[in-house]
Amino acid sequence: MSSQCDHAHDETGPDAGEIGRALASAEARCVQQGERMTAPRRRVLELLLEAGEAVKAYDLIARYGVDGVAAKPPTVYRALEFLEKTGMAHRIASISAYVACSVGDRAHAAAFLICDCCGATEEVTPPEGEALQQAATAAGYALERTTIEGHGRCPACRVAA
Amino acid sequence: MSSQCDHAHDETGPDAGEIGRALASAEARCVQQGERMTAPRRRVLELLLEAGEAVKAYDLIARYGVDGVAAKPPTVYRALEFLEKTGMAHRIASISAYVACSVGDRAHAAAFLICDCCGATEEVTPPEGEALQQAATAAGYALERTTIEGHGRCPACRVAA
DNA sequence: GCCTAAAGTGTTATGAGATAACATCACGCA
DNA sequence: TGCGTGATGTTATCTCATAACACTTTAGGC
Repeated sequence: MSSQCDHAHDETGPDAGEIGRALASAEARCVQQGERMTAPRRRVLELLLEAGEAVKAYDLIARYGVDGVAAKPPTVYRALEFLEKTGMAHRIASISAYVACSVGDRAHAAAFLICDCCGATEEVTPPEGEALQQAATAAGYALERTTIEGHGRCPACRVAA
Repeated sequence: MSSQCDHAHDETGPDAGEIGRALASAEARCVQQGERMTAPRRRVLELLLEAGEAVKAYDLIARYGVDGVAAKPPTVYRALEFLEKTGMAHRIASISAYVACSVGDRAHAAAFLICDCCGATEEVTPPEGEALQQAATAAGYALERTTIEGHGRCPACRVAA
């Protein structure tokens, strides 16, 4: 994610070991659920984990090939759809971007805090969801999925700005 | 909004009188705030009010001309930006659509319930927002704007389905 | 009234995000 | 080993949104 402001940002993502473990555990959960962790799915998840923040679909497409060759859009979009369905990644609608799930669980509702300055994203389990659920019930709606996203500045960028 | 299901939906929007009153009051508030309610802005707001539900930007573009002549995209997007800034309309990120504000106030946070079946949208003033605000504070984030959207089925479609 | 700066609009072009459609391939299972 | 299902590769296209620049309108100082 490119930054919207002028101060410097740390760019330290997770290290290779962490990514490897996350991939392995994702694969294990996949098998448990009777799903297949195929090459494109693994590769897209790997790219999301490497980034450690929200990534645009077309950035994933560009980075997909190890030799700098881009993927075709459907390859990545299909992988993202799978990862989302199985709860390994989430789409952040307000910025049309995707992020690896940080809670390591199967399909679940999520909420996000997004820093408009450095692009950091923080997944928070939605306390929010309950309030929205109540509003839905009051209005007679049967809720199926939610989009809960807060934009602002992360602690680091509040100080730096 | 086209429907995702097979049962019939009521299509009764607000009547002309209501729309006229809403437009007049929007214009009055506009003047109060030192803003200008120009022709394209009024037209786009009118289209949103007529629809009575979330509308895609390109539907607004297509319907813009009274004689069936489409507008140019920037015309409508600029009007939408203005309407959003002044709190007269909202963008619904999860479906890339726009809706007239139903609370008639100036710029404010909003939350939505969206029926995936008939496209109905209900703006709920977010008691919602507070929970997210708390999560943000706990994480050290300074929150500036929120996106809170719940998808499911409205009362009518729950019965009809 | 007249000039000027700022805000708004019209227009062309293009960038960015996402999916439809269809042929081919790989895997699990009988 | 043959079949059906699910996944992938590929081409094309559709939808959503904005950059850039010339022109016009408007409010306010004089």
